[in-house]
Amino acid sequence: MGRAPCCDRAAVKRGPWSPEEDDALRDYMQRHGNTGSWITLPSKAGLKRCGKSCRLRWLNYLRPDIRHGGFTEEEDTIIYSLYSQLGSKWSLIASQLERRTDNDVKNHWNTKLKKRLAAAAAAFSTAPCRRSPSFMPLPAPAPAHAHLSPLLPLPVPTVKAEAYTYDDFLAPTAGLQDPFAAEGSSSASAALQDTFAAEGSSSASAALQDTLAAEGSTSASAASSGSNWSAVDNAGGFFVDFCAAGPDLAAADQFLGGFYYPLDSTLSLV
DNA sequence: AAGCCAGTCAACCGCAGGGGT
DNA sequence: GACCCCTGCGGTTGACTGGCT
Repeated sequence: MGRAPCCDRAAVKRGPWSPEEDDALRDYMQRHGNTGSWITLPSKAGLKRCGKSCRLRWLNYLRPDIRHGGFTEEEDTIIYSLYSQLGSKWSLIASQLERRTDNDVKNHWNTKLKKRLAAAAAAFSTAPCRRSPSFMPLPAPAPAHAHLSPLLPLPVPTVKAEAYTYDDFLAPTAGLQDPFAAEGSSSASAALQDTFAAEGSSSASAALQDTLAAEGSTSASAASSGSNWSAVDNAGGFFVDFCAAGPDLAAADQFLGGFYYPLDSTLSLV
């Protein structure tokens, strides 16, 4: 036995809203607001609609303070970032975007961003990592280093206080060893060392420090020990194209695609 | 011109959870 | 604490549209 429907389906109209219905709902909301309940609103507004339908129509479409479509690159970046942390918490994600509805964000993700991410992931999994582009399309300027993008001053809230683990991120580790070997490096760590050495940095941590210094940042004591990412602290976050597992980058045989990680105090890859 | 197909997005459905009694 | 009502949320559906054959 399921839950009883919230309204008599035979007595209410369903499907697309007519301009007349929109006018009636808009007029009612502008004159009275929704001071009562959504359930009783339809009869008061003279609508043969379910209360839930009225609520949805108002919140997602008729409300004057919302925008439709035309998502900017910056909004896309924020959505990617928040989705990587929160999953499909669309209302939470939408709340971080000015004048966007959860339904709009969800549709945008399902119709555009998800496909773009899948395409990027496919390209990423087949190309040698040192040549792969950022895992996500970004409006960021060209990074000082090939593997470490500059800080992005995005208004991304921190939602997780404890240490991060590999499981918190998409970790396309499978099949990555072969590309390294194909390029003449014995492992991911070797490839890292090769690449950083070629760029004049002794290690990934040094490269990160170089990048942060170039950005004029003083907050990043990032991996200052030269051995671990867990010491990273800054405000805002940054891209990590290479992440080491374990106490030393030399032992890094794991790899993560470039994601924007908003950091509160620590990023600990365990 | 007609049919097919993929993409988009408004709308629906059912569940979870909060608040009141 | 138990129950009921209502709201909010996320997954899904289906109508519509434009491009392609």
